[in-house]
Amino acid sequence: VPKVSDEHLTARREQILEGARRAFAKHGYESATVARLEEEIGLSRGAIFHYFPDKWSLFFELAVRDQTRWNTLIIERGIDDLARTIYAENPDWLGVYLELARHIRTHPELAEQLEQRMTEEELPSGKARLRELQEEGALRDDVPLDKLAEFVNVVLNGIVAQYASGTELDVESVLKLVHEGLDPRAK
Amino acid sequence: VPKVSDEHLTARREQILEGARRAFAKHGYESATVARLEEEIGLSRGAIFHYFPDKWSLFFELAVRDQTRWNTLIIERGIDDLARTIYAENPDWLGVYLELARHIRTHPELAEQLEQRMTEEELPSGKARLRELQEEGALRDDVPLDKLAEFVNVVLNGIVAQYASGTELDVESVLKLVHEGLDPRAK
Amino acid sequence: VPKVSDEHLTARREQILEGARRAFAKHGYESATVARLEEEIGLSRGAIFHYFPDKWSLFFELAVRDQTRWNTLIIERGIDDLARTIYAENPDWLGVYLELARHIRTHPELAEQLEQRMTEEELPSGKARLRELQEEGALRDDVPLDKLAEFVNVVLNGIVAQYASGTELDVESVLKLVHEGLDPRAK
Amino acid sequence: VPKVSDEHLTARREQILEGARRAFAKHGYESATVARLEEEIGLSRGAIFHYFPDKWSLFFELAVRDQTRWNTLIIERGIDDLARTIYAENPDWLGVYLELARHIRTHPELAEQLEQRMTEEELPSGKARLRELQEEGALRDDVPLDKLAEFVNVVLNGIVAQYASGTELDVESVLKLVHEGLDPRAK
DNA sequence: ACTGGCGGGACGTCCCGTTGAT
DNA sequence: ATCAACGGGACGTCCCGCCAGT
Repeated sequence: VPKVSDEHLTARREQILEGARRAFAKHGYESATVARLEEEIGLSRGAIFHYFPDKWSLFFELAVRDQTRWNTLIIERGIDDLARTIYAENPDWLGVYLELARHIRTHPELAEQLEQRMTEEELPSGKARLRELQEEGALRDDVPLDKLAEFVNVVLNGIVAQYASGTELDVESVLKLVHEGLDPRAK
Repeated sequence: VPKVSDEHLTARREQILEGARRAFAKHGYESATVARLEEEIGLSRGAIFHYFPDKWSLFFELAVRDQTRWNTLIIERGIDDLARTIYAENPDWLGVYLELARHIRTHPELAEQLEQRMTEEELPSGKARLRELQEEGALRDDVPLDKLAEFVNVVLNGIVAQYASGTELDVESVLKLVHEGLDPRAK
Repeated sequence: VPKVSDEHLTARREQILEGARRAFAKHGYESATVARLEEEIGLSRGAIFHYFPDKWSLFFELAVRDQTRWNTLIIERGIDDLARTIYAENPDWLGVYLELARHIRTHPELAEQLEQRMTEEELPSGKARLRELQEEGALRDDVPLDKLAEFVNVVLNGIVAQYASGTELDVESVLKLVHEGLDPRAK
Repeated sequence: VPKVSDEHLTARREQILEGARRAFAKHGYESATVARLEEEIGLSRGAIFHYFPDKWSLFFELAVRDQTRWNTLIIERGIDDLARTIYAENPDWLGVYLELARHIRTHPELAEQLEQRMTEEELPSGKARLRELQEEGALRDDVPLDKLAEFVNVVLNGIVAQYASGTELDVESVLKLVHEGLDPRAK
């Protein structure tokens, strides 16, 4: 028997998640102590741990959200829009986000946890989107699709890493160079 | 008058540094506790902190070494060799290395510390190398050098990030696509 | 909205303070390790440092309390009562208390910290009391008040130091001599 | 078979002791780390611990020296000279010296260690000197000698404590008051 | 005689998450 | 639902003294 409305509950969850994102961005995962989370969120430990079992779950939820959002974006809007969206992100948060991979490697049990969450979201493959583009003639076909996808991933990761390291970036010119390497019509 | 030979001393430093690199790679910076450093290095706290003032100095030294090595490499051997070298690196370590940027952002005093250390090493700019390539005709000249450098950085960072995230990579095909975007003769 | 009563909170503070006083008296400041504080207080580190930011604050609070108590005492009841009160103190604690001066000298920032705290307590000067006594004719007026105050301070400090060093003392006879003087020819 | 002359040996001991005294005065006993002792003394740990078994022995030796020096002084030159000598001492060192009593109380085994050392020095009693003064008529005889001695000790300890606390002092006027007395009605 | 590499222990601090109270 | 008192563990740092080496 919930005492408050579902809207209130989800609103609280959002409040907590957004505060947590700010705190993580500002201090990094390990230095975002629960005290600092409290401060940024505006709720006490008790409330926070009432909605999330522990600190890691907060970070994990945020990471999963990014992942699904970006995944959706590349499928529905293409590489360029994703790149621009990433660049619109808080670079501090991107820096923290990069730690996800390390945490997963360090704690192998997280891998399956992530796997499970991502399949729950039922995300179609980004590669299918690439195949479409290739068939439309917007993508060169003298290179296997796998390699093209790999290249795209490298560039996107590069944008994340570069921007996260604090260096300003001219995304458009990077994207132009990517297209000229990929798109036969771009010459 | 040191009581042991200089060889011994530098050997110890290397032993500590290499052990620390393994420990950082295995656990990440924060989770590489001093106890784990001891274990991986094979020396006691006393010994370790006799050679380095604190844990951060260990990480910092390793990061500076990478930076100078990579810097030298791109100048003397070019982008491809650097990309291959990075890919030959321990991906776990690369993951930790990515945190450097975040630490610097979180602790601004580290920025100048790094700056100072890097200028001490007196490294010539990698951009000069790019200009040479452009003059040799190996690099397109219809795009400003700055943009080309930015693109190269993105790709290199991308390789770091991608590989650090645990995904295997066909570096050669990525490099091929990079060249086709950059090198007018490659078409 | 506190979850326990204010009485409980202040009681806890007192419990911690009194336990700390015992621990300091028993072992001295530096040797009163946090483990020993826990033992003497009967609460965990977590609890103790929930009420006080660090170990020094505990000592500092105790010292300030003594200082204000003694200051009040000399003003309201006079030198003799203060001397007797000091003598009723735990000599071990007095020993630790003497270290305060050294800590202040070693860490100059503590001086202003103490200054600030003492002015917050708004204590009237003990010297004013001496002036009253002088006007009442209970104090010789052929010697400047400053010198008399200095002498009184020396004697009081002497009682602290003497008693803290473990030597029993006949305070009354000391006080008598203070009042009368030593040298028969001075009469 | 000593390799160096006895002069050299005792000179080294003195060098170590004086450096240690400075270090203790500057930092206090616990904060005078061995590293700081090395710095102030100008010798390495090895040398220091070659002459003294541990850090405490250094402090203890210094304290014993003071004690015997002051003891001799009061017997041979009287209270006033002792008071002036104490006042000529480094107040920082006096502050550290005050810790002796606490250490002895905290570590009872030190009591007998000190006892033994002091009797080795074969010091005649200071009280005998007081008796002489009394017989000469320089000391009132309407108060038991014990009480007079106690008072003197309190004043001397007071000078130590007062000066050690960093407060400047007019020793002469204090001594004058000691000699004369406080209360005009007592004349 | 003197150096300093090194072991290993203990310290104060901080931090996460539980729990009982409101 | 929310709070904050509290436990208890682990962290990085520092420090003393031993002893192998010169």
